[in-house]
Amino acid sequence: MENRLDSLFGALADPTRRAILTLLLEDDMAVTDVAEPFAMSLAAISKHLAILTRAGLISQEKRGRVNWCKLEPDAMRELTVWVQGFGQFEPVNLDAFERFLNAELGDGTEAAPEA
Amino acid sequence: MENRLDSLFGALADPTRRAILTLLLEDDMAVTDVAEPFAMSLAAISKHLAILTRAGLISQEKRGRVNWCKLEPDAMRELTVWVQGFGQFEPVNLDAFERFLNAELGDGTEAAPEA
DNA sequence: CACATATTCAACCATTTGGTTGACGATGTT
DNA sequence: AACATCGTCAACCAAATGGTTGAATATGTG
Repeated sequence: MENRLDSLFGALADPTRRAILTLLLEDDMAVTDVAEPFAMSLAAISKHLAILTRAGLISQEKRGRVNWCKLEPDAMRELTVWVQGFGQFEPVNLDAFERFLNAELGDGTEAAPEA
Repeated sequence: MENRLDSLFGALADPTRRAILTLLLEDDMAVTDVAEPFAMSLAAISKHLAILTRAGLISQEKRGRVNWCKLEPDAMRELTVWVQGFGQFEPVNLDAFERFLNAELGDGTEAAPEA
Protein backbone atom coordinates (compact mmCIF):
# COMPACT_ATOMS: atom_id res chain seq x y z
CA MET A 1 0.00 0.00 0.00
CA GLU A 2 1.91 2.93 -1.22
CA ASN A 3 0.41 6.21 -0.20
CA ARG A 4 0.49 9.50 -2.00
CA LEU A 5 3.41 10.98 -0.11
CA ASP A 6 5.42 7.80 -0.56
CA SER A 7 5.20 8.04 -4.32
CA LEU A 8 5.68 11.81 -4.34
CA PHE A 9 8.82 11.80 -2.22
CA GLY A 10 10.01 8.59 -3.83
CA ALA A 11 9.70 10.13 -7.28
CA LEU A 12 11.61 13.23 -6.20
CA ALA A 13 14.40 11.26 -4.55
CA ASP A 14 16.06 10.55 -7.89
CA PRO A 15 18.24 13.25 -9.48
CA THR A 16 17.37 12.20 -13.03
CA ARG A 17 13.70 12.62 -12.27
CA ARG A 18 14.22 16.02 -10.69
CA ALA A 19 16.22 17.04 -13.76
CA ILE A 20 13.33 15.89 -15.96
CA LEU A 21 10.93 18.07 -13.99
CA THR A 22 13.27 21.01 -14.46
CA LEU A 23 13.29 20.37 -18.21
CA LEU A 24 9.52 20.32 -18.24
CA LEU A 25 9.39 23.71 -16.54
CA GLU A 26 10.45 25.14 -19.88
CA ASP A 27 7.81 23.50 -21.96
CA ASP A 28 5.90 20.32 -22.66
CA MET A 29 8.13 17.76 -24.34
CA ALA A 30 8.01 14.46 -26.20
CA VAL A 31 9.55 11.46 -24.45
CA THR A 32 12.40 11.27 -26.97
CA ASP A 33 13.27 14.91 -26.40
CA VAL A 34 13.16 14.52 -22.63
CA ALA A 35 15.60 11.65 -22.98
CA GLU A 36 18.03 13.44 -25.26
CA PRO A 37 20.19 15.23 -22.61
CA PHE A 38 20.60 12.12 -20.47
CA ALA A 39 23.32 9.51 -20.79
CA MET A 40 20.93 6.60 -20.52
CA SER A 41 18.59 4.59 -22.68
CA LEU A 42 15.22 5.77 -23.85
CA ALA A 43 13.64 2.86 -22.01
CA ALA A 44 15.15 4.05 -18.73
CA ILE A 45 13.76 7.53 -19.25
CA SER A 46 10.41 6.03 -20.18
CA LYS A 47 10.38 4.27 -16.80
CA HIS A 48 11.30 7.46 -14.98
CA LEU A 49 8.45 9.23 -16.71
CA ALA A 50 6.06 6.47 -15.68
CA ILE A 51 7.13 6.95 -12.06
CA LEU A 52 6.64 10.70 -12.29
CA THR A 53 3.22 10.11 -13.81
CA ARG A 54 2.21 7.68 -11.08
CA ALA A 55 3.25 10.30 -8.54
CA GLY A 56 1.05 12.84 -10.30
CA LEU A 57 4.00 15.15 -10.93
CA ILE A 58 3.55 15.02 -14.69
CA SER A 59 0.90 13.85 -17.12
CA GLN A 60 1.39 12.18 -20.48
CA GLU A 61 -0.85 12.57 -23.49
CA LYS A 62 -0.34 10.59 -26.66
CA ARG A 63 -0.95 12.48 -29.90
CA GLY A 64 -0.11 10.46 -32.95
CA ARG A 65 2.99 8.48 -32.15
CA VAL A 66 4.34 11.20 -29.87
CA ASN A 67 3.76 11.03 -26.14
CA TRP A 68 3.73 14.53 -24.71
CA CYS A 69 4.87 15.11 -21.14
CA LYS A 70 3.56 17.99 -19.13
CA LEU A 71 4.35 19.22 -15.64
CA GLU A 72 1.49 18.96 -13.14
CA PRO A 73 2.12 21.66 -10.55
CA ASP A 74 -0.74 20.57 -8.30
CA ALA A 75 1.31 17.65 -7.03
CA MET A 76 4.05 19.99 -5.95
CA ARG A 77 1.47 21.96 -4.04
CA GLU A 78 0.59 18.86 -2.00
CA LEU A 79 4.21 18.66 -1.01
CA THR A 80 4.25 22.27 0.06
CA VAL A 81 1.27 21.67 2.28
CA TRP A 82 2.93 18.71 3.96
CA VAL A 83 6.26 20.44 4.44
CA GLN A 84 4.58 23.49 5.87
CA GLY A 85 2.77 21.22 8.30
CA PHE A 86 6.15 21.00 9.94
CA GLY A 87 6.95 24.63 9.47
CA GLN A 88 3.98 25.67 11.51
CA PHE A 89 5.58 24.42 14.68
CA GLU A 90 8.57 26.62 14.23
CA PRO A 91 8.41 30.22 15.21
CA VAL A 92 6.59 31.88 12.32
CA ASN A 93 8.86 31.53 9.35
CA LEU A 94 9.20 34.97 7.89
CA ASP A 95 11.84 34.03 5.36
CA ALA A 96 9.59 31.45 3.79
CA PHE A 97 6.71 33.85 3.98
CA GLU A 98 8.66 36.46 2.10
CA ARG A 99 9.75 33.99 -0.55
CA PHE A 100 6.17 32.92 -0.93
CA LEU A 101 5.02 36.47 -1.41
CA ASN A 102 7.72 37.12 -3.99
CA ALA A 103 6.79 33.97 -5.82
CA GLU A 104 3.05 34.37 -5.75
CA LEU A 105 2.66 38.09 -6.07
CA GLY A 106 5.31 38.80 -8.67
CA ASP A 107 4.44 40.77 -11.79
CA GLY A 108 2.82 37.74 -13.35
CA THR A 109 4.60 37.96 -16.69
CA GLU A 110 5.97 34.48 -16.09
CA ALA A 111 9.46 35.11 -17.31
CA ALA A 112 11.51 32.04 -18.08
CA PRO A 113 13.23 30.45 -15.07
CA GLU A 114 16.56 32.15 -15.86
CA ALA A 115 18.60 28.98 -15.44
CA MET B 1 27.73 10.90 -5.09
CA GLU B 2 24.51 11.41 -3.29
CA ASN B 3 23.50 15.02 -3.15
CA ARG B 4 21.59 16.84 -0.49
CA LEU B 5 18.19 16.64 -2.15
CA ASP B 6 18.64 12.93 -2.87
CA SER B 7 19.06 12.16 0.80
CA LEU B 8 16.37 14.61 1.87
CA PHE B 9 13.71 13.27 -0.47
CA GLY B 10 14.93 9.73 0.00
CA ALA B 11 14.58 10.03 3.76
CA LEU B 12 11.07 11.43 3.44
CA ALA B 13 9.93 8.74 1.01
CA ASP B 14 9.43 6.22 3.82
CA PRO B 15 6.23 6.39 5.91
CA THR B 16 7.94 5.13 9.05
CA ARG B 17 10.47 7.92 8.84
CA ARG B 18 7.79 10.54 8.25
CA ALA B 19 5.93 9.20 11.27
CA ILE B 20 9.11 9.48 13.33
CA LEU B 21 9.44 13.11 12.32
CA THR B 22 5.86 13.68 13.38
CA LEU B 23 6.63 12.13 16.76
CA LEU B 24 9.61 14.41 17.15
CA LEU B 25 7.45 17.44 16.52
CA GLU B 26 6.07 16.89 20.00
CA ASP B 27 9.37 16.73 21.77
CA ASP B 28 12.91 15.39 21.73
CA MET B 29 12.93 11.66 22.38
CA ALA B 30 15.25 8.79 23.19
CA VAL B 31 15.70 6.13 20.51
CA THR B 32 13.85 3.52 22.56
CA ASP B 33 10.87 5.83 22.99
CA VAL B 34 10.80 6.68 19.31
CA ALA B 35 10.69 2.96 18.57
CA GLU B 36 7.91 2.14 21.01
CA PRO B 37 4.87 2.87 18.78
CA PHE B 38 6.24 0.93 15.81
CA ALA B 39 5.76 -2.74 15.09
CA MET B 40 9.37 -3.32 14.23
CA SER B 41 12.66 -3.97 15.92
CA LEU B 42 14.67 -1.35 17.73
CA ALA B 43 17.52 -1.98 15.31
CA ALA B 44 15.28 -1.10 12.37
CA ILE B 45 14.28 2.17 14.00
CA SER B 46 17.91 2.87 14.81
CA LYS B 47 18.67 2.56 11.08
CA HIS B 48 15.80 4.86 10.16
CA LEU B 49 17.12 7.42 12.61
CA ALA B 50 20.57 7.17 11.07
CA ILE B 51 19.06 7.91 7.66
CA LEU B 52 17.14 10.89 9.01
CA THR B 53 20.33 12.13 10.63
CA ARG B 54 22.34 11.77 7.43
CA ALA B 55 19.62 13.77 5.66
CA GLY B 56 19.96 16.48 8.29
CA LEU B 57 16.31 16.17 9.26
CA ILE B 58 17.14 15.27 12.84
CA SER B 59 20.19 15.35 15.07
CA GLN B 60 21.20 12.87 17.73
CA GLU B 61 23.02 13.68 20.92
CA LYS B 62 24.19 10.99 23.30
CA ARG B 63 23.85 11.82 26.99
CA GLY B 64 24.80 8.95 29.21
CA ARG B 65 23.51 5.80 27.63
CA VAL B 66 20.53 7.46 25.98
CA ASN B 67 20.68 8.93 22.52
CA TRP B 68 18.38 11.92 22.21
CA CYS B 69 16.76 12.67 18.87
CA LYS B 70 15.79 16.17 17.93
CA LEU B 71 14.02 17.58 14.89
CA GLU B 72 16.15 19.89 12.71
CA PRO B 73 13.68 22.22 10.98
CA ASP B 74 16.34 23.85 8.80
CA ALA B 75 16.42 20.81 6.56
CA MET B 76 12.70 21.12 5.93
CA ARG B 77 13.28 24.70 4.96
CA GLU B 78 15.69 23.61 2.22
CA LEU B 79 12.90 21.50 0.83
CA THR B 80 10.50 24.41 0.86
CA VAL B 81 12.96 26.46 -1.13
CA TRP B 82 13.32 23.76 -3.76
CA VAL B 83 9.60 23.09 -4.02
CA GLN B 84 8.81 26.77 -4.31
CA GLY B 85 11.32 26.98 -7.11
CA PHE B 86 8.71 25.09 -9.08
CA GLY B 87 5.71 26.85 -7.63
CA GLN B 88 6.91 30.25 -8.73
CA PHE B 89 6.35 29.41 -12.37
CA GLU B 90 2.71 28.65 -11.92
CA PRO B 91 0.11 31.34 -12.44
CA VAL B 92 -0.51 33.15 -9.17
CA ASN B 93 -1.93 30.61 -6.81
CA LEU B 94 -4.31 32.12 -4.33
CA ASP B 95 -5.44 28.80 -2.88
CA ALA B 96 -1.89 27.95 -1.94
CA PHE B 97 -1.45 31.45 -0.63
CA GLU B 98 -4.41 31.02 1.66
CA ARG B 99 -3.17 27.67 2.90
CA PHE B 100 0.21 29.18 3.49
CA LEU B 101 -1.31 31.90 5.61
CA ASN B 102 -3.33 29.39 7.60
CA ALA B 103 -0.27 27.26 8.15
CA GLU B 104 2.04 30.09 9.07
CA LEU B 105 -0.30 32.22 11.06
CA GLY B 106 -2.67 29.60 12.48
CA ASP B 107 -3.01 29.06 16.21
CA GLY B 108 -0.83 25.97 16.03
CA THR B 109 -3.26 23.71 17.86
CA GLU B 110 -4.09 21.47 14.94
CA ALA B 111 -2.77 17.94 14.86
CA ALA B 112 0.30 17.01 12.88
CA PRO B 113 -0.28 15.79 9.32
CA GLU B 114 -0.28 12.09 8.52
CA ALA B 115 0.01 10.26 11.80
C1' DC C 1 30.69 -7.05 41.20
C1' DA C 2 26.52 -8.63 38.93
C1' DC C 3 22.83 -7.26 36.44
C1' DA C 4 19.72 -4.52 33.63
C1' DT C 5 19.03 -0.93 30.05
C1' DA C 6 20.02 1.63 25.80
C1' DT C 7 21.76 1.36 21.48
C1' DT C 8 24.49 -0.06 17.72
C1' DC C 9 26.86 -3.58 14.88
C1' DA C 10 27.16 -7.49 11.74
C1' DA C 11 25.44 -10.90 9.08
C1' DC C 12 21.81 -12.23 6.61
C1' DC C 13 17.46 -12.14 3.64
C1' DA C 14 13.64 -10.69 0.38
C1' DT C 15 12.09 -7.00 -2.31
C1' DT C 16 12.58 -2.84 -4.82
C1' DT C 17 15.14 0.19 -7.79
C1' DG C 18 17.54 1.80 -11.70
C1' DG C 19 19.67 0.41 -15.38
C1' DT C 20 20.55 -2.62 -19.77
C1' DT C 21 19.19 -4.93 -24.27
C1' DG C 22 16.23 -6.69 -27.90
C1' DA C 23 11.70 -7.41 -29.65
C1' DC C 24 7.36 -5.42 -30.50
C1' DG C 25 3.11 -2.42 -31.83
C1' DA C 26 1.76 1.93 -33.46
C1' DT C 27 2.09 5.65 -36.23
C1' DG C 28 4.10 8.49 -39.86
C1' DT C 29 6.61 8.96 -44.57
C1' DT C 30 8.13 7.86 -49.34
C1' DA D 1 4.21 -1.67 -49.76
C1' DA D 2 8.43 -0.67 -47.54
C1' DC D 3 10.74 1.82 -44.32
C1' DA D 4 11.72 4.87 -40.33
C1' DT D 5 10.45 6.80 -35.90
C1' DC D 6 8.31 6.85 -31.23
C1' DG D 7 7.69 4.61 -27.33
C1' DT D 8 6.73 0.63 -24.35
C1' DC D 9 7.32 -4.19 -22.94
C1' DA D 10 9.81 -8.15 -21.14
C1' DA D 11 13.56 -10.35 -19.39
C1' DC D 12 17.43 -9.79 -17.11
C1' DC D 13 21.07 -7.86 -13.77
C1' DA D 14 23.59 -5.40 -9.89
C1' DA D 15 23.00 -2.59 -6.21
C1' DA D 16 20.28 -0.39 -2.72
C1' DT D 17 16.52 -0.70 0.76
C1' DG D 18 14.03 -2.21 4.72
C1' DG D 19 13.59 -5.60 7.58
C1' DT D 20 15.26 -9.64 10.82
C1' DT D 21 18.17 -11.81 14.60
C1' DG D 22 21.96 -12.31 17.82
C1' DA D 23 26.15 -10.58 19.65
C1' DA D 24 28.67 -6.62 21.31
C1' DT D 25 29.35 -2.11 23.78
C1' DA D 26 28.49 1.35 26.87
C1' DT D 27 26.41 3.04 30.69
C1' DG D 28 23.57 3.02 34.79
C1' DT D 29 21.89 0.55 39.30
C1' DG D 30 21.39 -2.80 43.46
